[in-house]
Amino acid sequence: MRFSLHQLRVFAAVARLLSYTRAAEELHLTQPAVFTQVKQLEESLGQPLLERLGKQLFLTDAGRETLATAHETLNALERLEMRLADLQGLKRGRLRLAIVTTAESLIPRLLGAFCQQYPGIDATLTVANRETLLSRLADNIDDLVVLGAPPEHIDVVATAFADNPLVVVARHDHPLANSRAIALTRIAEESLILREAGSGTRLAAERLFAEHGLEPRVRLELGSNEAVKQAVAGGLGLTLLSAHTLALEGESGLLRVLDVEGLPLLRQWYVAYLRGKHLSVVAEAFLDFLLAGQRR
Amino acid sequence: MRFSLHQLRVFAAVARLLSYTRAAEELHLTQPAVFTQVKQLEESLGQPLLERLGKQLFLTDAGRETLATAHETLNALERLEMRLADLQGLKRGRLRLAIVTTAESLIPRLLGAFCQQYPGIDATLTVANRETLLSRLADNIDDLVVLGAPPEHIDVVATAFADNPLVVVARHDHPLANSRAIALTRIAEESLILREAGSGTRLAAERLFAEHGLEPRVRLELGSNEAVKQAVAGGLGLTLLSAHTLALEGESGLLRVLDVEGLPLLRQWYVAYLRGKHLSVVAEAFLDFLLAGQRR
DNA sequence: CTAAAGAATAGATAAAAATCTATTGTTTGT
DNA sequence: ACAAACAATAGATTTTTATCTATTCTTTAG
Repeated sequence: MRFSLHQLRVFAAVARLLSYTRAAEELHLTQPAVFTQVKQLEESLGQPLLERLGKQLFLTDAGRETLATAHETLNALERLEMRLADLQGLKRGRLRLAIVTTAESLIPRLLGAFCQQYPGIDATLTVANRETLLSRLADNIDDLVVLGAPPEHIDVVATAFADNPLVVVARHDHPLANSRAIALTRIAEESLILREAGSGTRLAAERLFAEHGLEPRVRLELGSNEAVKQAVAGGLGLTLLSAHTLALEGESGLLRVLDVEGLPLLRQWYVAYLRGKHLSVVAEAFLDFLLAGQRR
Repeated sequence: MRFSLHQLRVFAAVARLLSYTRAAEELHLTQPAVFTQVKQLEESLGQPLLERLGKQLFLTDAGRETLATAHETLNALERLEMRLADLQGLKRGRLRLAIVTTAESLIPRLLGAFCQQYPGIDATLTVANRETLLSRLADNIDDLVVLGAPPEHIDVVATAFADNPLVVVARHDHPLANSRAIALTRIAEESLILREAGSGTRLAAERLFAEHGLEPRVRLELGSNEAVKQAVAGGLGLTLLSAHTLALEGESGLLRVLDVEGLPLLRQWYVAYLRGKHLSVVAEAFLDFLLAGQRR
């Protein structure tokens, strides 16, 4: 396959106009230039593509086959260029997003709004715990990662983009439900229900207690936020979790946010990516979208 | 679209191996050579196709799109080369054949045998009268043309390849049906039914009579051989036609070949093409097939 | 922290490709 | 028979391209 795209293009023009001279005009070349290109293509392919009988040019069988393939090929490449342009212009593209479980109540709504704004863009959302996410981050599997605290052992660019208040939650009929300004010490005495080790919420909770020299009793360790809420609703104890997680429950539900001293703990949501990674236009746009939301 | 097929090929190798160095080995090039090719492709396309994070190479979205198109394109061109090779090897191809109406009873059988021998080859058979055929010949519409006498005003290569005996036919109960050695003069006195002017049979008949100084009465002038036979069968007169035309009727039918002095007139079938035309491999093969048949 | 491996860049050079002008062939219509 | 129109060839020239060697940069594994 010793021929060039240029030769295919020139040949296509000649085949369409059935004239070297007219093709030359169209391509802003001289007639010999066009002739040579076609000739070389013929030599590469090992057989004539055009034949002249008298003044008239005709395509040979091989010429017809070649013309068809030339069109196919040139069109495919043109379509590629359009797709790439679209990719850059946010008209098309894919966003691979990975988030910690806790962010499940915050991100999907934002992502929905984003996709509505850019209808050509498909999104893949992976939900996992912090540990899994960090290893995905290191493996460059996702465009962007959302978590409750910046990674520590990976070199990333992490930007806070939303508040992530951490609150203590109890069932509505819990003895502390109507107390005011509860001391953290008091909470540490209660049965606590928390996410598994390796989760961001667990990390944050442990850090909070440690800062006050406390070591709470973790009665239950559960693998999902929903499970934790169910356990609290079942009266098994208190929990510390992201206020966003309660969004759907509202005032009316079984659960109550306790008024604990020093809470809500003002944490932030972070969006992160590997330092040096070249963000796709789509990822860039979603990042901007998140940061713009911060100002709302 | 300023990039080359070579760049696509190199890029495909790099994308597959996810390594410039290994791609370079595979392509028997140096690593910088490979690197520059991909770099230039990226520049042509206006965005990076590969990104490096640490030691690992990754395809970008644009890279994935480009790789898909590169495969599509390179495969299409490879298939083209195979098709062209087949074309030359008689494994595939098209034969455009045009024949005079009179040859309708001879050629299709030959063409059938030919197509059976070369199963990949499709044939188009056009049946027309001599006049139409000559203009098609001049316009280079068909690969080969079969007629009862070589064209006179067109520069062609015409080769005889089969006998084409011309006979006088009457209905079985015609007064002359059982006569022997009938004089041509006698025939000229009968009502004659002939094909239209411009047809080969008509031309041959007129020439035959003219050679003997005769001017026969053409009572009926019909547009097809079938019509002529029907008219003869209807008892409307005699006709002069190619013996092949009677092949299907045989001895059992209504029609009889008269024993006329100097007949059957030994004419020939000719296959012709424009001088200088480059015959396709298929046409060449069919020509050989016809000429080989002559010796059987 | 160092060595190894691979990627990226620079600069030089050799090869090839594309194009041009000029000219010659060939066919057709007048 | 001639002119016009187009195709085909020749030869020269210019530009582009592909490639190489040498080197530097970057990351990772030990």
